[in-house]
Amino acid sequence: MPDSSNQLRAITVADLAFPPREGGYAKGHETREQILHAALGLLVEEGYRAMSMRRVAAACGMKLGNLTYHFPTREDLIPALLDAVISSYEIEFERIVHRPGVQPEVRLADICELILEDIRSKKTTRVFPELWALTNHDPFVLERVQELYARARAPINEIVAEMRPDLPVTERETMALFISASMEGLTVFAGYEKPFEQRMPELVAIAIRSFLGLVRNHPPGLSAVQDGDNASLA
Amino acid sequence: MPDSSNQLRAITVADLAFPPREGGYAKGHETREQILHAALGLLVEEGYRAMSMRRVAAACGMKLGNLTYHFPTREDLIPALLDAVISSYEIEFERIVHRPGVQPEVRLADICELILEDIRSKKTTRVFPELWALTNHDPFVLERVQELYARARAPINEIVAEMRPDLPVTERETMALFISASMEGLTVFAGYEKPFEQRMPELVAIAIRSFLGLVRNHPPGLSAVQDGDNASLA
DNA sequence: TACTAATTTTGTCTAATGACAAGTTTTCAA
DNA sequence: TTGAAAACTTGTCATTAGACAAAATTAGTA
Repeated sequence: MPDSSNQLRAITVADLAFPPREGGYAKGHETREQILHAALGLLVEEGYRAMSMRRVAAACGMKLGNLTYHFPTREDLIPALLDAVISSYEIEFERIVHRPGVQPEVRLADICELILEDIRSKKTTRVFPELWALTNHDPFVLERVQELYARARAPINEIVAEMRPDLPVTERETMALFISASMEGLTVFAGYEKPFEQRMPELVAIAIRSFLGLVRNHPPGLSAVQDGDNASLA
Repeated sequence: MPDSSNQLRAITVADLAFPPREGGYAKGHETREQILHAALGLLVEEGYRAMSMRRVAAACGMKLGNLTYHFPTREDLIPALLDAVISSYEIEFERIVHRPGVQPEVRLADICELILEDIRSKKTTRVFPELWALTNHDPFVLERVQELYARARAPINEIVAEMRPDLPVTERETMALFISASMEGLTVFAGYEKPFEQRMPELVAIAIRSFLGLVRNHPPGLSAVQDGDNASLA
């Protein structure tokens, strides 16, 4: 009867990405991954507040001292978890980007569907609001999260550029930003176990139609004259 | 030199609404308001974690025992603060709703501008992500927050109905939901001290144009036949 | 195998937290 | 004005938190 931490160990949410290990034994690396998984599990199931050093250690079935060996302080654990979480999303985005030969409208629709599908997952619905709250009081979290979003926007940006080469870069970027932010907002309403979770399909349809209309019908920028000049002279 | 809590008392963020008092002395009622203001201040400045009973008491310049007299446990403080915060927004929304004689397009644009302007405020940028995180682990918070959003959507809903009486109710509601969620999403990107804070004017313009286009160009629902039948028969 | 570095346990220390109980002071209405 | 209810202070208690310092164990290799 030594395993009184069984209930805790049941809390497990995967989807973390780790950098290749350097130095140390294989055991240690494995343990660090286990720790971050346990931490994520606590974050998802019970929120940031429950993610204490002691509870993380307990969730791993290890002693507190061992946790502080791998992550001396809580301040060391947080950014490590942040990086592992965010990396997992960045890896996802890599796979979406390049698909030559497919119409930009279709690609935009596909990306939106992917993102909104992900928003419905428990992990994303639970983790991102915690991250957003953290960004308000920790500049490093803010920077890292915005870096993630910048990567997530990149493919959208490319598509907008393809659809509307006449628009100035800034304006295209702002549109991509709006599109991205617009989707993130749905987390609170139609994410995992949220009241409009079941409406997500209709919301996806509306979002895609809305975004396509936005990009297509956006009035040509005034600076298009200069841009056009350069382009036609080339 | 008795006031070692002066720095803390400087943390103050207003914008709370309280129900009229019932029972108790005036002093007590005043103190409860002070407590909630201090709690909100801590929440805004340092996040949910910093909002401990002791720190709230200290920020009020009162003893912990007195705080626990008014709010016996932390579990009592949280919902009281939630209610005061949310009420203040609901009072705001009341003022927006009815403006007969003005074109629906203009009213929609005005509402969007108001909401997006509010999103830029420190209080809103800081409080709502905390609330969103809380909704993930506390059903009562979830319900109360969604109740607030339902009220915020109501005027949008009315305008959509006015612009597109041919659409079925459900479809109009989903559009209003999308519009509302879309704006909330901008909090993380263009809220107070966020990287695209300065871009908010352009984002507002894009949002409004996008929403107007969405509502106007949404294809008539299939059930519009039945609805139209009823309408034309009446 | 034997050894060294890496890992893990065990135990301790201080600070902070929520909750409470007993008194003291203040309010305000009869 | 005075007395009871309300508001506030003082002090305590058990729990949890983060951090650290040996000592014991294990892993990988020379």
